[in-house]
Amino acid sequence: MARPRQFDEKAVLTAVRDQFWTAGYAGTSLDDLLRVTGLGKGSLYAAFGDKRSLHRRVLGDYVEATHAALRAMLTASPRAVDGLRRYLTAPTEDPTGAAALRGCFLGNSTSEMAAADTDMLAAAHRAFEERTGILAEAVARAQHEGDLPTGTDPAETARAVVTAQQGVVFMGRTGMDVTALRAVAETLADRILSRV
Amino acid sequence: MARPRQFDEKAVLTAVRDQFWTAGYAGTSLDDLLRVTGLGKGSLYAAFGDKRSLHRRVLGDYVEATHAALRAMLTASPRAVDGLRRYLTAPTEDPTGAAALRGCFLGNSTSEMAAADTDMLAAAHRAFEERTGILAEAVARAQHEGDLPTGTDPAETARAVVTAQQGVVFMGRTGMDVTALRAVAETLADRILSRV
DNA sequence: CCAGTTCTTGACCGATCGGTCCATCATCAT
DNA sequence: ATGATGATGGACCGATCGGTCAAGAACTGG
Repeated sequence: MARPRQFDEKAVLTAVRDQFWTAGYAGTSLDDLLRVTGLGKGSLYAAFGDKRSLHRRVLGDYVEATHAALRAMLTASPRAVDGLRRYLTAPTEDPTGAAALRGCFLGNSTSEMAAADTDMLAAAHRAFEERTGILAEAVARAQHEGDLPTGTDPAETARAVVTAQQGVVFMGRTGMDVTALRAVAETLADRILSRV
Repeated sequence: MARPRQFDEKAVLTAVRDQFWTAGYAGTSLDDLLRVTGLGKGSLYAAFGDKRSLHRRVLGDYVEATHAALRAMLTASPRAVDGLRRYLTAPTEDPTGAAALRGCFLGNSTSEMAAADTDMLAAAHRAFEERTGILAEAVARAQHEGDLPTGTDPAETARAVVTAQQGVVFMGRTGMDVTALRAVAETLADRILSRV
């Protein structure tokens, strides 16, 4: 039919995501995107549209992937409460602190753009509601397994978990020492996921 | 001697801070700053230096002011534990949610700039260490007052409090419903500031 | 081989960016 | 009144911004 694409779409999207992730939306120029992808302007625009669309795309992929991973981790845990605890401490798993400094792509994008971009705000809202839903299922399971008190609404506990986790992620971005951060994450896990 | 300044420095700095606060650093142009301050380029540059210096200045003022306010609030509370709880729920005090959406100027700046700007990273690190120190004093007081268990390191509890509070602030930025957010903040306060 | 189609490259666009500079103006000490 | 001094406003700068477009390259179906 016609000339085939000379780039690997998945690799390009990963490179774009990483660029947005580390430098932010406003902080990455089109030239940055061309550099990290190796593409020309025309190719990038024909394939993905403008800068904003590209960001929307990679952020959507990111949310989808992380939620799938979260679901997998939660169901893989023999006890749901262990999965929830792991979710809270995950940001501190890289001992170098590099991952902690980088933060969460969704969180970074929300912080930067949600106040001025209603689409981004809506996307963030949706994503975190979904994440809360995923966690709430695990909380319900943990209740059934006798690891969490049954009196409270699972969604309420789930919201406390996401909130605490985003707090941990944020403190990582302030350059807080990783071992101290891990201790904080574990303290929060102990408090939020206690049997009483 | 010479022509005196025709602007109120404090008003100018407040306007600049609010602009950076709501639109972010990269998201505010010099023209934005001229617009909100009413100054000309020459005046702004002569008085405060370049854009980055101006940001550093207003952020420094902000940190100083908020830490003074925090100290005041903590010492004003008859029981230290009430002050700590208030700190956690403060981001949800505006029922319209506007304040929650706006977030924290220091937090926003950190999120946007710390990864790429080592000065910002160092400033954020310093600021949050100071904030932890302030809270740790209140935690120690609460321990003496019998409202918190004495076994744990005050600094450790203080770190958990800042982390949780920043989580609350962040969730506010995602557009989470304010009453739900308040409930989360209170849940976290209950868990972190419990007598056991 | 050719026609048709898509992809690629990079020149080019107007707008805006942060920042400099200077002519002019207002004030105060003399 | 006048000269020295600092504030002011805006013209101006080169660089870079995001985005468009056209000419040509690379491929496939005939």
